[in-house]
Amino acid sequence: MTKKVIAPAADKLARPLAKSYEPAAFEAETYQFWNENGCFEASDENVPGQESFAIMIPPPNVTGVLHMGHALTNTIQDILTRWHRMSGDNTLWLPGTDHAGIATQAQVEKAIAKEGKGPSGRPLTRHDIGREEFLKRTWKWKEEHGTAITNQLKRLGSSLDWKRERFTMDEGLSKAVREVFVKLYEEGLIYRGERIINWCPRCQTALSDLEVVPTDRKGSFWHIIYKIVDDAGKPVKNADGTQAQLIIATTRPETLLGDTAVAVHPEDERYSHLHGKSAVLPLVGRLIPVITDTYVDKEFGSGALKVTPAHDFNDADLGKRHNLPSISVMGKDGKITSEGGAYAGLKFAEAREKLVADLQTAGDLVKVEPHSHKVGLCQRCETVAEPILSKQWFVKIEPLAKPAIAAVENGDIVFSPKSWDKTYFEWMNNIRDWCISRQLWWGHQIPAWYCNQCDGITVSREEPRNCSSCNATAIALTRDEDVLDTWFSSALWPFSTLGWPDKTKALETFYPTSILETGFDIIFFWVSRMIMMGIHFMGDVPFKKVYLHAMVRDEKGEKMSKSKGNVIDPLTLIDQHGADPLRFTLAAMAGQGRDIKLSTDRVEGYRAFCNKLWNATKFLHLQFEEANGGPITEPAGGTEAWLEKNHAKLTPVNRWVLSRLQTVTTRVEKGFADFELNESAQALYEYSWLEVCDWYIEFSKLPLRPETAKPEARYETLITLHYVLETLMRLMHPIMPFVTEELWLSLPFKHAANSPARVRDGKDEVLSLIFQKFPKANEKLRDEGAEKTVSSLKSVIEAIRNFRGENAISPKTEFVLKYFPQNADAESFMKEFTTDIRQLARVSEVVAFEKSAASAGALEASIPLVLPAVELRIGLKGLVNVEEESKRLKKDIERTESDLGHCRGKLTRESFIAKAPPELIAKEKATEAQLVAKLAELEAAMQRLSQLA
RNA sequence: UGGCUCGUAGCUCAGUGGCAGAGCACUACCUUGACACGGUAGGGGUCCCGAGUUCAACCCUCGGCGAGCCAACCA
Repeated sequence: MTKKVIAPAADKLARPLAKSYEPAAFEAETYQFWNENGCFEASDENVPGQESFAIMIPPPNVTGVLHMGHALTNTIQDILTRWHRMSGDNTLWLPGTDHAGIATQAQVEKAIAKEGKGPSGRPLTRHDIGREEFLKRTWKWKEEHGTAITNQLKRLGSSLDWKRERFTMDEGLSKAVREVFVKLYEEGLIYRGERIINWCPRCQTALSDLEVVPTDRKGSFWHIIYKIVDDAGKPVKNADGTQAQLIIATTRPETLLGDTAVAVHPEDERYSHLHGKSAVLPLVGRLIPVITDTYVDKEFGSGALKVTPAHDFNDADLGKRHNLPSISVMGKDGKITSEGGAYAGLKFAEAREKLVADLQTAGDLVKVEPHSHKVGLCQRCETVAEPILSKQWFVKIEPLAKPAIAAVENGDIVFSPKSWDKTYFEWMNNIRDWCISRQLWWGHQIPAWYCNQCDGITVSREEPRNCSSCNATAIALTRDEDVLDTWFSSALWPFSTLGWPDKTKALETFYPTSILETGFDIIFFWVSRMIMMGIHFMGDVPFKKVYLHAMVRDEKGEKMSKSKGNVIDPLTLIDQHGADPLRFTLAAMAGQGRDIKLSTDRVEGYRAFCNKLWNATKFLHLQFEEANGGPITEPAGGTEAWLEKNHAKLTPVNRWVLSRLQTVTTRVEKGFADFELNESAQALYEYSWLEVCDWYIEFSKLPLRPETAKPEARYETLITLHYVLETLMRLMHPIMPFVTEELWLSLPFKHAANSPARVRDGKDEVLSLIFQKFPKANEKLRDEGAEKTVSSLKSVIEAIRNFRGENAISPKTEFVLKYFPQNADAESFMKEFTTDIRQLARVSEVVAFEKSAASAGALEASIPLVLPAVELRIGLKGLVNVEEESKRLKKDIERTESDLGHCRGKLTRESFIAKAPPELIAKEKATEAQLVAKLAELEAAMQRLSQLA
C-alpha cells in the first residue's frame, strides 16, 4: 500500500526564499494548508502506549474581538499544544465560544434600538419585538458576528481542532446544561428561594456577587436621629433626663423606609439602657426594636446601626439572626415600592432627595458630611447595582466546594504559580450560594415549570406533559422565563465539549484534560466552578494543572481598556510584523506572577530576529553545493546519524556548534515542561543570534569559500549547518510556527511525517514541520573540549577587535599579528586557527615570535591573554600613536588590578581559606596567578612604550 | 484590614549564594560575498533602604519604604 504525501503546492516549494522576512506573504496560506489537511485534528483514541494531551480553550465571548489577553493565553496554549503534538502525543486543543448572556444580549438590544421607535415613542426594546423574535435575531447576530473572534485566533496561528468547535448554547451543550440542572435539583443542590441578591436596574436582572464591582464613589453621610421609646410608646430618658435617641449615619438614606431594627453592640455601655426598647423610624413613625449584636463596631460613627434586611447583605444576615421582618421598599424597576408610603413610585434618586428634605424639615437630620465609600456597580453597564430581595434560583455551593477544596489541597490539581492556591482557598472557604438565574432572554432557559393548579414546580430535562406534583396537564404549566448565568454552562466546558452526558470515546481519552491555561481574574468565575462541577459529575478533576498567566498591560503598566484608549491591538501588530514576532514577544515575556507590560519595540526586535533566521537560512541556500558545484546529497540515515558517526573527524568549530545545540535543546525542552516559556525563548534567541549567526556562520565562511575550502570540510560544514538550522526550526516551531514552517520547507533535506495517532487512523503523511519530532538532546554530540577551544578562539579575536576599536583603527586597515605562546598547547592552538583569526579579526598575517628576539626596542602593543595562554603583539608604527595605545593599556592595567584586588581580597581573608570549598580556593589561586602574570606583561608593555615615546 | 506580586542600566525586562545580563535607546566606526530588520567597538548600575544568616548576599531571613493586584470592608 502506498501512502500519499500531502505537500504544499509545487510552485511554493520551488520558490526561492524572498529577500527578507515578509510574513504577510505566507502566514495565511500556511495556516490554510495545515487546517485543510487535518493537521490540528486529534484522534478519539490513543495508539497503544501513546499519551493524550488536552487543553480546552477558555471560550472567548462570541461577540468579542481578539485583545492582547486572548493573544497571550492562546499563544501559550498553542505553544504547549504544538510541543506535545511534535512529541507524539495525541493532542487536542478544543476551540469554542461562549454565548456571553448579558454582553451579547446588550449588543443585539443596541442594534434593535437603532432600528426605530416603539409604540411608546422610545427606541425599540426587546419587549417590543417579543422573546421569540428577539432570540431569532440574536442567533442571526451570532451567525454573522460570531466568527470574527475565531478567525482572529486563526491569524495568531492557533492549532485548534476546528472540527470539534463548540458553542455554549449548541445542542449538545444545552443538553448537558439541562442534565446538570435537573440532577442538582434532584439532589437538593439547586433550590429556588427569596434572598437578597444584587440587582441591576438597567439590565433588569439579578447578578451574582462576582458580577458586581465595588467602586469608589464620593457620596454623603447623613446623620439621622432615631428617638427611643419603651413598650408603651413612651419616650425613654437618659440618666441626665434628656430624651434618649440614637444618631445613625447612613450613606443610603432612602433605605430608611425598609428599616426593621436598629442595632448596637451588646457591650456598649453608652446604650445599655436602651436594650429591649424601640426606636421610632423618622418620618414613617413605625416602631422598630433596638437589638444588640457583636457585628456592630462600637468605634465607628455613633456605634449605632440601622438595619435594612431587604437592601443590604450584612443587614440581611443580621435580620436572619434576629428574626427581623424584611420590607422591600426598593423595586426592580428602580422605583420605591408601595411599601414606601409617601415615597412610593419615586425613582431611588428622587426618593433620596425628598426624604432628606423631609428629614431636615422634621428636624431629624443632624448633619451631612461628605464621604467616599464603595458602591457596587454592574460589571456590564456600570449602573449602581442595588441589593434587593428577590425570588431566584441558587446553587447550594458548600457540598460542591468541599471536594473541590480537597482536590487542590491533596495535589490532584496544581496551581502554577503556586501562590494562587491561597486565593482559591480564601474564596472557596468563604463561598456563598451561587445565584444562577438571570432575567435575560439570551441563554439557557431554566428547565422549570410552574403549575397554576397546585403551585408545584416541575423540573425536567424535556418539556413536561404533566405537573410533577398534581399531574395537571401541560396547559397548566408555565415555564420559568429566566435563563441561567453564563458561567453555569462554562462550568461544564471540560466535559460537555467532549459529548457528556453521553459516554463518548473522546471523554474517555481526553478527560481529565491536561492543563487549564487562563487568567487569574477568572479563578472564581470559572476555574473554581469547573473544578466543582467536574468532580461532582465526572468523579474526577477537570484538569491536573492550572497555569495562570500575567495580565497584559500597556507600557506604563496600566490595564488596557477602550475607555483609556491605550489598547494595543494584536491584529494590528500581526499586520505590521507578523504573528511570529508577536508570539515570540509574548512567550519571552510570559514570566510568571507579574504584569506584562507590552512594548511594540520588543515586537519589532523579534521581527528582526525572524529576519535574521531568514537570512541565515538564505546563507545556507547560497552555499549549498559541493566544492565542484555538484549537488549535495543527504547522507544515508540522515544528517544526525552522519554527524554522530563522523564526530571525531569534524572540525572543532563544527563540534562546538553541535555541542552548544544540545545544551539549547535541553534548555528549551525544560522551559516548555516547567511552564517557563521565557526560558525557552531566551535560549533560542541567544543561541540562534549570538552563537550561530554571529560566530558560527562567520567561521563557516572559511571552509565554504572556494579559495580556502577543502572539499571534505565544505561538505561537513554544510551538513552541520543544515542540521543546526533544521533542528532549530523544530525547536522553535511551537513558538513561531509560521516562519519556521516556511524556512523548514525551503531546506534541501526534509521528509514528510505523521503523528502516531494519524498513522493508526490511516491518514496521509504531511510534508510539514508540524508533525516532525521535537528534538531530544543527543549526548553523543556534546563536546566540552570543542567548547573550550572555540571559547579561546573567540577570546583572541575579540581581543584584537577590542584593540582596533579602542584605537579607532579602521576595519579596512590590516596589520600583522605576532604572538608568543606560553606553552605547547597554546602554540598548536594558534597554528591551527591562524586562518580563522586572520579572517575574523581582519589581520593580514599571524606569525609567532620568540620573546628573546622580540627586541625590547620594538614599538608594539601587547595584549596578554589567559586562555589561550598567549601574548599578542601588534606593531604600532603607522597604525596608532603611542598616546592612544598607552590609554588603552592603562585601562587594561586598571581593570586587571581591580580584578586582582578583588581576587586577593578573598584569598587573604582567613575565613575564606578556612571555610570555602577547596575547588573554589584552587580556582581563585589559579586566577590570581594568571592575573599577576597578565599584569606583569601589561606593565612591561607600558614601560617599553614610555621609553620609546 | 488581610492575602499575593513586584522594586536590577535612560526605557522594557532576564538572572544567579562565588567579579551584574539582554533588547531598545545612546556614542564612534563600517554598506566586508546571509542579513542596515545588519556588523564591530564603547559609555552607562549603591541590583529600593536597613539589619541578620553565611567564608561569601543582588539572590536566603526579618524589618522598613514604594508600586500594583485581589479579597473583605465602617453602616
